[in-house]
Amino acid sequence: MLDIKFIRENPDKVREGAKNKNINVPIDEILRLDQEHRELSRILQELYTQRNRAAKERDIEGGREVKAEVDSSEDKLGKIKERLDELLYAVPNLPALDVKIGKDESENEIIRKVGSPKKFSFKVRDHVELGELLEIIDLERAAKVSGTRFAYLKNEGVLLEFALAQFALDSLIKEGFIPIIPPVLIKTETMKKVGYMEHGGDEDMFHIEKDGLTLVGTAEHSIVAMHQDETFLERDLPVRYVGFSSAFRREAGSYGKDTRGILRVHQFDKVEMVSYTTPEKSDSEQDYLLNIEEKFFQALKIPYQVVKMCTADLGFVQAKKYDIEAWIPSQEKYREMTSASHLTDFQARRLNIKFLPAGRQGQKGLEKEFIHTLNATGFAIGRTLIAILENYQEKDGSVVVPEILRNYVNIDKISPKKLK
RNA sequence: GGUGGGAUGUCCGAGUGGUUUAAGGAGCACGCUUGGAGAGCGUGUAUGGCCGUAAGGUUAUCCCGGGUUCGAAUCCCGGUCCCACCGCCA
Repeated sequence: MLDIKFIRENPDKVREGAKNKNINVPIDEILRLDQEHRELSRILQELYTQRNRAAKERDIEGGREVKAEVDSSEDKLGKIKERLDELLYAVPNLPALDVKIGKDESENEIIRKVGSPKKFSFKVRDHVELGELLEIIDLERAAKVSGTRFAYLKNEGVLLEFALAQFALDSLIKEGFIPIIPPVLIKTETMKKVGYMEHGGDEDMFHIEKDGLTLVGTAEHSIVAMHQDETFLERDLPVRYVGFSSAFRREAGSYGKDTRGILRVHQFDKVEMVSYTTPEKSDSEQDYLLNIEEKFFQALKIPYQVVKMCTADLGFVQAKKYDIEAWIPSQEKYREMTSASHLTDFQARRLNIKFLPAGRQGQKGLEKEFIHTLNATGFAIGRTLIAILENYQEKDGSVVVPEILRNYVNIDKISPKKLK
């Protein structure tokens, strides 16, 4: 969430930033409630002073009188606070200054293209066809058992999946990332703090109401929340994690969109990067994370483009976001593979994650500051599989294994089983 | 799922209704002392809010949320987490 002081002093900036994200924010009500809240707090504090004095002097009569006032003021303040918090939690993070103001995703900026789409001398198959032919993706049986938007991965599909995970993990551990496998179920209350429940966000998640738990949509959710209510020392920053987990999404509101195959499914595995940094270093950290993502696609030798989101395509929590889109031959389009997001101190404020600036440790009057959090996709494995299958396909439907993964899967090529 | 025990400041730990706006100890910081270090002595040592230029004042917070009371770390109710044992279990 945003600092209430910032909102108080810059109501127009907040209104504008939210509007550019196509989110309506009742700024006037927030300011009014904030004002009321502060006045009433002051009065209540005064009453507390009286109460404490009466208690100390054993002035039972006087205390009784104050008590009545205290009770009614507390009730009133409680209601104001509740409403104010609700509204504050619904204020989105503001877009960074260098983010283009746009109406919708069509105004996203393509920053660069790397590699050029391969020309095929035959009619390409899409990943669904290839998956069936190679017997590595089974959608029909998944539909029978779990419903639409689920998949069984089999045979070499499984090997590729683990190869991608292992390749990403190896690379990132070398970079000093701490490997981690997080819980995929987190308290619904925690999910709210992470910032993904507002403005219909809860519709995108699977909730287990009986237990008050929610399935994570990405490892970011459980990894960022890990350091809730903690303070880092500046000298320990940046702290970087690489997580591996399944990710779950309801995909409500995407009916009829990408219904074919495993591009958009309810469950997929993902390698995810999370960084905690100081405010000074968060911008370069985002570039660093994006650079890693690019290196991965370069290593796979798959053509891609980097897209910078305009304000309208930024999520509730993001200040700035880049996507990598890989070339998908069957669609003759670039499709989203990864994203690298900068959340400033927005998440940290909700989760109360701070750092102690260098040189202030152990000093009187030290000031802790909110940390900056960033997250980026290592591999969204399902989608990366699509990109590999389609870009590496041959005329007979077999698929060449990208060189970089061969050490992990121990085969050079996946061939159609029926032709064997 | 059952039974019992527990959660207090940076840490250890005392504290079952009113000089506890939390004893004592350790650690840490600063000062004195010292040739230097240690020991010793002294001072300081949580976070958020509000008032104040500041010094400072005030308030809330003893796991969290309610309640009782003039007054709650302390009593009552609900919850969370930790520990032990029992049951079940990959």
